[in-house]
Amino acid sequence: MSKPSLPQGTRDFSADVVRKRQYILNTIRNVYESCGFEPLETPAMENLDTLMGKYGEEGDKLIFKILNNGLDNPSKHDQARTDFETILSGKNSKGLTERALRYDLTIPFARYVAMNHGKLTFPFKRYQMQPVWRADRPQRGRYREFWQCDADVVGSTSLLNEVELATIYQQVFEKLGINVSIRINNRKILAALAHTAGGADRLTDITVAIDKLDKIGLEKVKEELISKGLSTEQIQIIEQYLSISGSSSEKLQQAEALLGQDADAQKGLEELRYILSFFSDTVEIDLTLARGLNYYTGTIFEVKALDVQMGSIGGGGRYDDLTGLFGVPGVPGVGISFGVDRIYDVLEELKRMPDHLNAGPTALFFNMGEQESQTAFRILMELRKAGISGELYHEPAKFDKQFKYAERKNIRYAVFIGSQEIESQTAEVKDLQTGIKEKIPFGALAARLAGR
RNA sequence: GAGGGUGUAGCUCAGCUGGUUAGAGCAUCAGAUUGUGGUUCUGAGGGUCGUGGGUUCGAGCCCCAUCAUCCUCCCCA
Repeated sequence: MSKPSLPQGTRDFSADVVRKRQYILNTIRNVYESCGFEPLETPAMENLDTLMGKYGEEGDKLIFKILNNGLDNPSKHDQARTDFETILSGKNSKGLTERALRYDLTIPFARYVAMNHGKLTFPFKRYQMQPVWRADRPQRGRYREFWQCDADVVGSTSLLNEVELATIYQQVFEKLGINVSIRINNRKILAALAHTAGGADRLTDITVAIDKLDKIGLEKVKEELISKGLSTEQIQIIEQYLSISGSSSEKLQQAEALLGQDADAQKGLEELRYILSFFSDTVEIDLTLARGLNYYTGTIFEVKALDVQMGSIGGGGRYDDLTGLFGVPGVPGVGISFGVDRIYDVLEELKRMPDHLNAGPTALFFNMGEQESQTAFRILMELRKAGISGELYHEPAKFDKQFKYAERKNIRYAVFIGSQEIESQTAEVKDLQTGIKEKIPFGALAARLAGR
C-alpha cells in the first residue's frame, strides 16, 4: 500500500480554511443576490463537444478529458487502439473520451441558456459558484481545481449591465477589504487596431502580445510581434497605440486620434466613455488589456489586487453571441468572474482575513464522570434546542485534557456539571477567554449563553 | 510545452570537505497533579534519510535514473 496522496494541484480544506472560504463565497453571493442575480448550478462534467474549441487552442489542451467507461471490454480493444492513434495525431476521438470536466462556468452557462431559452425570462441574470478544473501546471496562485464565482446577464445589450457588474466588483472588494484596480478595455478598439495596422486576421497574436506590455516591456512586445511576422509599419502603429498614456480621458482622446476613422474604434471608445461616466476613479481604462478567452467582443474587465503580487483575481467581458455556438443566435451577454482561491491567498497574505471566522461551538461540557455526564448531556440537549452550539467531552478525562480540547477547537465557554453542581442544580461556567467563572442555575443556562 | 529548486520523525527543519549508534524544536503519550487549562519539569514512543541503481573500505551527503512537490516562463482565475 503506497502512501495516500492528492492529485497534483488539488487540496483538502480543513475546518478553518473552509470557514474562510465560505466567508468569501458568502460575501460575493450576498452582493449578487442584492443585484437580482439568480443561482444556477451545472454538472461537473460536460460533453466534450460542448467545451472544445471555445477557449482557443491552448484552452483545448488544458481541458480535463474523462476516459470513457467500458474500454476494458475486450471486444472494444481494437477500436480503442485506433481511437488512441487518432488522439495522438492531435484530433479528438469520441471512442476514448466524450466527456470532460468543466473548464469555466461561462460556456456551461451558454449551453444552459441555449437549451432553455424558451423558458427563461430575459434579460436573464444568473450567478454560479462552483469549482472548475484545468490541466495546467500548478504554481503560485494557480491550481488544477479552483472555484469561480460568475455573474452574467444575457439577452441585453445595455451598457448599464457593464456598469452594474463593475459596481459589483467595487462592492465585493470593499467588503473584503482588498484594494484593487478595476481595469476595462474594449475588444472593438483592439479589433480596430489590428485592422488599422493591416492585420485584422492577426487580432489574437496582436492582443496576446500587447497584453504583456507592463510585464515584459515595449521592446520584448515588439520582438514578439516581429516573430509573429508583422511588418515594421504595422508595428509602428501598434507602438503608437502602446505609447498612449495619462488619465482615462486622456487615453480616450489619444486613442480617438489614432484610430478615430475606424467605425469599430468609434463604437468601442463610445462604450468605454459611457461606462466611465458612472465612475470617478475606481474604474480605469487600460488599452493594453486583452484577456485570452476568444469569445469576448466588447467590454472586457480585469481586476488585480494592489499591494500584493498575484495574477488577476477577477475578469470578464461582453460577448455578442455565445449561445450561437450552440445553435441559438441573438443572445448577447456580459459577465464577470471572481477567482475565489486567489482572493483567499490575497487575504491571507495581506492578513485581512477576519479573525472571528474560526470560532468553534459555544460551549464544552466537561465530562466529570459517567453519572454526572448523563445529566450534563440532558442539559446540553436543551441548549442545542435553544440554538446554542456545544458538545460534551466524550469521556471522563483529566481537566488538563478537556481544557486543551476546548482551546484547540476555539470553544468559548467551559461548563462544569459534577456532583456538587447537580446537588445545587447550578452549573459552573468558565469563560475561557477571560478566565471568569460564574454559577448559573440549570434553567437559566440557555438564556445566559444565548447570543454569545 | 520549456527551465530551475526541494524531498531526512506527524509538522518545521539541522546534519561540516563522504567517516562509529541520524539530531533539534513543535506535536503526541505518560508522570509531577483524582474538581479548574494555556507556565514549568521529568520520561517515552516515533525515521527502509522519496524510490531504484551506481561510485567507494564506507553514502543522508557524490553520480545517474525515476517519482513527488514547489517556483519561473507560456497561458490563465
